Amino acid sequence: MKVITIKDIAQMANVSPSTVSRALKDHPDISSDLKTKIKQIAEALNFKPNSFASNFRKQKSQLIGVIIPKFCNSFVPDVIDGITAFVNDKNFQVIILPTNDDITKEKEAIQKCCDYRVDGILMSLSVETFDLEHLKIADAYNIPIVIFDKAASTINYHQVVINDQLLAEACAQQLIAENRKNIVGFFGHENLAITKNRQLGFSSHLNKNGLPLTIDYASSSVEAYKKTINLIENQNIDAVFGISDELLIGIIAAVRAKNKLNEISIIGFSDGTTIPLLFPEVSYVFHDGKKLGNEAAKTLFHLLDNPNLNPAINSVSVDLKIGNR
Amino acid sequence: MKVITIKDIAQMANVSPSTVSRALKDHPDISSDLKTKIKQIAEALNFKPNSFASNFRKQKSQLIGVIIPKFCNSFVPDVIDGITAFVNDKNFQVIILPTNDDITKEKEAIQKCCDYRVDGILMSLSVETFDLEHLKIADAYNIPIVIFDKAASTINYHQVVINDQLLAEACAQQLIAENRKNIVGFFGHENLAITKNRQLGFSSHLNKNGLPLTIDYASSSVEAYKKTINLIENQNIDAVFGISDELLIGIIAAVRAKNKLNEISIIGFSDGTTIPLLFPEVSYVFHDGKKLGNEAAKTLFHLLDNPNLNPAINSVSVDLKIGNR
DNA sequence: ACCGTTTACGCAACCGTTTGCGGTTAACAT
DNA sequence: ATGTTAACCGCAAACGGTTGCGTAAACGGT
Repeated sequence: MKVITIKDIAQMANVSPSTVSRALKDHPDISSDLKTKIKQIAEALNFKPNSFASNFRKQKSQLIGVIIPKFCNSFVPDVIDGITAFVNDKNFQVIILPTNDDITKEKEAIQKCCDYRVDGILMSLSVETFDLEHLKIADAYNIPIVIFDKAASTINYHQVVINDQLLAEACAQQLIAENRKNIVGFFGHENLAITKNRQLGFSSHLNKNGLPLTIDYASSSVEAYKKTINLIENQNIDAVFGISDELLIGIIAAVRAKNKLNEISIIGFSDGTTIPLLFPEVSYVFHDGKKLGNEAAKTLFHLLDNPNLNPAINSVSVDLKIGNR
Repeated sequence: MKVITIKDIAQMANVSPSTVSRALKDHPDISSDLKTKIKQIAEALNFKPNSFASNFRKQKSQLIGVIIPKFCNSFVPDVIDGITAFVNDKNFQVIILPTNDDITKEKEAIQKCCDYRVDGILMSLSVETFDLEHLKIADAYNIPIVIFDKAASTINYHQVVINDQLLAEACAQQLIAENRKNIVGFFGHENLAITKNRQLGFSSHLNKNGLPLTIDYASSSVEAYKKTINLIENQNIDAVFGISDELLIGIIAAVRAKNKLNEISIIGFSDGTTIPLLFPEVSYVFHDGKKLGNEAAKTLFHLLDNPNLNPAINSVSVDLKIGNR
C-alpha cells in the first residue's frame, strides 16, 4: 500500500495540489462542491498530510519540549500526564528532555528543543540552575518558555507553581493545632525555590508561635530514613515534616521501624497516591501534579496565542488533607 | 539573531550548499582542508541543521512512538525513563501516546505515529486489545513495532517481557517455603497476557504442591484494599500475592489496618521503590521498569538496523527479593 | 455595453537539506 | 600526445505541502 500525497488526490480530482491543500483546510476560496468532492477522495484514500512537509513549510513542529530534572519520582509523571492530556487535545505532541539536575544537560536540552524547533518549552529547573541566561537561546527561535514547579525567583518568565509558602504555613498550623512541640522539617536541595518557599513558610509560622524547628535536608528516601532514625534515637521529637513523597516515605519508614507511628505526627507534601491509603494518619498537602501540568500547558498555549503577554506567576490551588489519628 | 542555514555557510566559504552538507558529515568527496574550514565556520556561527528539512528530505523523523495504556503508575514511568535514556543517546526523541486502555484510542495512537512518521513504535497493549490487526496500519509506512510488558500471545511481533510465569512460580515457592497454607492471589485484568502467565505460574506451582489458591482480581489499590479487608474478616488467610505495586499497596494497607502484618505474608511484583523501605517484610519480584524499557528500545533499534529480523520474544531477567520477617 | 468586483482556481516559488550525476582538473601511465 | 583515473566539487532535482499572486469567468451595477 502506497502512502498517498496531496498530488495523488489532485490528479484524481482533476485539480491542482494547491486547491486540494486549500480545500482540505476549508479555505474560503474553494467552492463547497469541490471541497466535499476533495474531502471524500481524501477520506476514501485515508489521506494523512505528511507532517514533515507541512511542518517544514510552516516552520512549526507541533511539538512541546518538556525539560525536567528527574523523570522518575511520584510527582513528575503526574505532571507529564497532565501536560500530555492537554497538549494532545490540541494535536500537539510532547518530547521529554531529562536533565538529571545537571546544568550542562539543561543547556543541551534547550538547544535540542531549538534544534527540533519545538513550538514551546515547559521546564522545571535543575538544582544547579542559578541564573536563567541559557534560556535566551530559545529567544532566537521565538520559542516561548513556561517554568513550572521548580521555578525561579525572577519574574522574567511565565511560571506555574503552587503556593508553597502558604501551604507550608498550613502544615505548621496543623502541627500547632496538634500541640506538637519538638518538630523536625526535612527539605530538599537548598538552591530550589520550592525548598526556600516551603521552608520559609513552615519555619516562620512556627517561630511566630514560639516554636523551635530542627531543619534538615535529604535528597532521597534512604537518606531521610537514616536521618530520621538518628533523630528518634537522639532527640525527643514528636512531629516530622517532609517536603515530598520521597522524603515522607523515608520518614514514615523510619518512624514505623522505631514503632513510633502513634507518638510522632507526620505531615508534608504528597501526590496522595500511596501514602494516604497505607498511612491514613499522615496529613499532607495534596500536590496535584496532573493539575499543575495541565495548568502549565494551558499557560503555554495561552502564550502561543498571545506572544507579547507580560510574564506572570500562575498559582495553582491545592488542598491540605488532614490525617485521621 | 538570525537562524543560519547551510546556504549562509556556503556563501561565506564560497562553495555550494551541497559541499557544505557533505563536508559537515564527512563525506569522502570533500578534501580535508575544506572540511575543516567549513566546520570552523559552522562552529563559529553555531549552525544547527534544520531538522525539519533534513527529516523531510530523508523521510525520517528521529522519533520513537511509545504507546502505553496508562501513564501514571509506578511502573510505566520507569520504562519510559529506560527508553528515553537509550533513545536520546542515539539522538532520537520519544513521543508518548497514552491509550487509557481504550482500543479505539490505541488505533488512533498507531495512526498518529504513522502521521508523525515515527521511525519505530514501542507499545504495551490495552486490556481491550484482542487481536493485532490494527497494528498493520504501520506496515504501510514501514514502521517496525516492538511490544513490551503487556504483550500478546501471538509471536508475530517482536516482544520484550519478563519471564512472568517462572517468576510467579518463584513467588509460590517462597510461600511454600514459609509453610503458608491459606493463600490468596490478586491479579489484574484477565485479558492481559501478564495476568494469564503470572496466574498460571503461581497457581500451577501451588497446585503441584497440593495447596489451594483463592484467586481474585482488582484494578486499583482501593479495590484490592477492600477485597483484602473482606478476606481477612471472613477467611483465615495467611498469605497474599499481589500482581503489581498498585495492588500490593492496597493489600498491605488492608493487612496493616487489620493489624495482621506479623501473621500474613505478602509477596508480589514491585518496582522496589516504596514498598521495600516501608515494609521490608514484603518479598517481591523486582520488576525493573528501566531495564525493561532499555531492553525494549535496544530491541527496536536492532530491528531498525536489521529490518527483516524474524520476530522473537526477548525475556529480561529480574530477581526475587526475599523480605526479612 | 462597459467597468469594477467577487468568486474560484492554477502557477510557481518556497521552506533547507540531501544526493545522483556530471563536470573539471591534475596526476599518472601508456 | 593521448587516454585513464581518481580526487574534488557544483548543478539541479527532489521531498510534499503552503501561499502570494495572477487570472479567467461570473456577476452586479449603471
